[in-house]
Amino acid sequence: MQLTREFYSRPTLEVAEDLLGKALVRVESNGDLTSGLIVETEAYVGVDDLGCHARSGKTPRNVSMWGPPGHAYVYFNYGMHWLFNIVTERDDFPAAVLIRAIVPIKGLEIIRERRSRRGDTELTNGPAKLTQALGIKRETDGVDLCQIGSTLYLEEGKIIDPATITTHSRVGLNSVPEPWKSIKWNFRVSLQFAKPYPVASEPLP
DNA sequence: AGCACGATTAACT
DNA sequence: GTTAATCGTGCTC
Repeated sequence: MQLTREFYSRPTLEVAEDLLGKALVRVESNGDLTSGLIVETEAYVGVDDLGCHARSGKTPRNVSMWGPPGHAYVYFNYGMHWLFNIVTERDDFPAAVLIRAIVPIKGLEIIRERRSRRGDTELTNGPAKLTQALGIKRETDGVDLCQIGSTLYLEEGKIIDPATITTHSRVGLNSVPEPWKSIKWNFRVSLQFAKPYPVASEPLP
């Protein structure tokens, strides 16, 4: 069943943790269906969070993050990568959850093709890898994830044992001042659960 | 108008 | 472990 607006209309840290184990589903106009189980998320909360894009106020790029919850915030980074976020909290408050890693569920052959037939552990274990795998790009920015028939939405996946969840510093905020640089707003399902795929930035031994 | 850099990835030593 | 790729964005002049 498709997750509703109420799920996203909560404090961002709660949503980020609860998104673990949910299924991200992508339906494209040509009939391609791909999906994956979320295993790593990251919270970005408000203008005071100096790691969050909203620190610069409302701009053309981050305007989706200021909109109502349950919508996509997709942005372009490093000149070549698309990153997918889910807007949380309430209208006019900028906050979102970055999806950093999934485990493929459906459309594995499509995913393998889009990922240039890389090894199965390298398919969707990174924020830009999973958007490439699911065909999430510019046109997905602002999409309503709660709308019936949406090309992008979430649904129930697997029940996650809270004991298997770990928290970490957010990835890639090297020049961000403390405490934002080290605050543990990154959430992961333990490696054991994610087998045979590793979570981002932490390859299997 | 110009510029430094980024919520990354892949290839290479 | 190090680094090139590649360009939109936000900031400074």
